[in-house]
Order: sequence, then structure tokens, then C-alpha cells
Amino acid sequence: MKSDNSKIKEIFKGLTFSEDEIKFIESVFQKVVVKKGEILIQPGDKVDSQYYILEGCLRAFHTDKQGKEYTIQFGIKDWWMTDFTAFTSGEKAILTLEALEDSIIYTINKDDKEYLHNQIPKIDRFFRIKLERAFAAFQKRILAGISKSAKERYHNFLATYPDIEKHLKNYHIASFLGITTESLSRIRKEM
Amino acid sequence: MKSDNSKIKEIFKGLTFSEDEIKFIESVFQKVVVKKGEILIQPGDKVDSQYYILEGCLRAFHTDKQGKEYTIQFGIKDWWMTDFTAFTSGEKAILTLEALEDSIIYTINKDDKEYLHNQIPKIDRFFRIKLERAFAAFQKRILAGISKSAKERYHNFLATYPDIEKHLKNYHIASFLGITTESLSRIRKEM
DNA sequence: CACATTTATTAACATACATCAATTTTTTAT
DNA sequence: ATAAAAAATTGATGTATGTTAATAAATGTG
Repeated sequence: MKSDNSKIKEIFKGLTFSEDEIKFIESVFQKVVVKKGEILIQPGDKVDSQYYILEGCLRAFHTDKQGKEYTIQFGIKDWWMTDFTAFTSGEKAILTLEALEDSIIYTINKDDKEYLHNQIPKIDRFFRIKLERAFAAFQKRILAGISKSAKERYHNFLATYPDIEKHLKNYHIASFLGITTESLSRIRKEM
Repeated sequence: MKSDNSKIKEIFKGLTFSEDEIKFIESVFQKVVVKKGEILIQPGDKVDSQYYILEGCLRAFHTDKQGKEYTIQFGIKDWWMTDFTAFTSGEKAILTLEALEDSIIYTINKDDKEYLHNQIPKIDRFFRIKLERAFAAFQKRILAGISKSAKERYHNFLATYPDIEKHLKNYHIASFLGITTESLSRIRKEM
């Protein structure tokens, strides 16, 4: 990765590194520019990388046997994404990771990440805190899923992701909420 | 906390510590014995502690205005629990943390945990890895919630938590699955 | 053991959301 | 600008799950 325009400080905002550390970190990240519609992970893939979104928007979704899609997560600037189960366990991916917009991504592979964690322990802390927040957010989403109606979940979604919403088709949102596009359409009509 | 029967090695299985570190870690944990039905966190509480289950079974649930309960998580031996949103953000608890069985818990408060992380960086790594697994599990649960029928989710649950199931009332399970006890009852009849 | 309380089941009916099919609107490509 | 493709809407109907209410079974307690 070129260092003339380092994004490391942006990725690890809040941490400070020595010059050497920055060089090292740069060496393990790879910049990837993807176009809208491009696929970063496909079901069945061995998932070896984690993806940092510098710019753009990604979507992680599962496709069932009937071809229906279920969106697990949207990601925008400053989010990390991957098929987490596959990445951590070594199982094959069951998710698709897709670019919803032209995006700039930094990837790091599993071994390098491991190595990075070993070399620079404060990176552990950085990810621990990121994960704590993500975990809390997922907890809220699970609660909404078991306690709220589709309409409530939709309004909830709009309030929580006002920025993401613009990038999305209705069927993206419906598949995130766990309803059909038809139902979403009816909910929208009522507003 | 008494050190004659230290559980530190059990809590942080996989890590090795110096004698001094063990003494230090012991000093920040507190052993709490709770009876079935006791409440560890109530809605509205300031959540200052995280709970490690050495023995027993806990449940974290939300109660809505109509008094309906929604179970976010069950925890057994070797799980960490708390109202994560409240614990990390400082907001008031919206969850109840309840003992479903007589349980032995080790608690650590927020400041001490912070201090512990600062003193012993490998603890960061330990929790990062725990969180990665928990995150992956929650991802699966969200997917199940938006893609599977109640019956499928129930069978899923039985397969995933064969050990927990014995401790639970049907209404605990129903509130975890996001269905009524009546629906669960009908699903069970079909089996 | 017997009674009281909690929990689970069952049935009749209601409703939110899904499905299927047709049509309209919006977006994309030439 | 126009045609083609993709996405969104609408209507008719079906179904899984909720609601209410009554009963049965299990559990706890003196």
C-alpha cells in the first residue's frame, strides 16, 4: 500500500503509532477499489479477510435455497465488515458481501491481522472496544426483532441509519427488517 | 476475594499469569452467590459491573410497557453477562438480569476492568476473542430471526443450547424466540 | 399429603404479514 | 429521447402467529 497518503490514522482513530508502526501497519493493509455491484465475498468462499470501509457502502446478506435474501448488516464509512462466522471459525462463507456503491476498502488478511495484534497490543484494545459497541448494537437489533412490529422496526431503522437509507433500494431495507418489499411498500404508504 | 481457591485460571482459561498478576486480578473480582430468582440488574439501574458465571444460569430480558418480557440472552457456566449497552455507554439499564438457578458469579466493576485492561494488555486480547465469538453467534441469531419460522427457530434453539434447555420454563424459551407460550406449546405438540 | 400457585395446554377467533399476480413508476442503457 | 429492465406499488387471498379465555398439569409450600 502506498504511504504517500496514509489512511492508517483514520482507520485507527484514537491510537497513536510510531513511524515504524505506521509503516508496518501500512504493509499489511491492501487498498481495494470496488464498483457498485461488485462482490467481495461469495457463499462458499474461504473468508480470509476483514474489510474496512474508507468510503462507500457495503451489504452483507444471506441467500436461502429459494433465492430469498436476508440482509444482516449494512456498512458505511469507518465500519469493518466480513462474514464473521466464516472469518473467525474457518468455515465456508454463508454470506455475500456486496458493494452498494463505488467504494474504497482496505483489507487485511487473517494471518496479518493476527500478526498485527501480536506486534501491537493496543490494536487488541481498539478492536475490543469496537466489538463492544457492535455487540451492543446487535443486542438492540435482536430485541427489536422479537419485540417490535414491522412498522416499528422500519421507523427505528430510519432513525438509526438516516445516512445509509439514501443508498438503499426498498428491497435492501425489507430484507434487513425481515419483511417483504410488498409489506414495506404498504408501511410506507401509511406515512 | 479469597485466594485459597482461586478461579482466575478458570475465568481466563488459556492465559497464563504471574503470581503478582493473579493476586491483582483476584483483588478486582468479587464473588457473589445468588439464589434462584434473585435479580442482579434492574431496569433503570446504573450498570457498573460485568458478571462472570462460574456456576448456574442467568437470563437477560427486557420488559415492555405492557409487561411482556423479551429474553435477549441466557448465560451458563463460563459466560459473561451484563446489560451491555448500559455498561458501555453509561445509560440506564433497560434489561433485567435474573438468576434462573442458584448461581456463583464473579463480578468486576467498570473502573477495575478498565484498570485491569491497562495493567495486563493480554486481557484485551482475551475479551476481543470472546467478543468475536459472541458477535458471530448474534449474527446467526439475527439471521434466524429474519429468515426462519418459529418452529425452525425453536428446533435451532434446542440444537444450539441443549444444556440450557433443562433450566428453562417454556415462557423463557418463547420470550427468547419472540413468540407466545401458546405458539410454543403448539409447536411442541407437533413434535 | 393436600392445597395454592404457577405453568402449560387447548380451542375459537383475530390480525399482521406473506404470497401471487398484475400494473405503474423509476432507473439504466442505447 | 426512447426502449428495456429493474423496482415499487396495489389488490386479492392465504397463513403463521397473536389474543383471549378456559382448563389441565406441574410445582411449591405449610
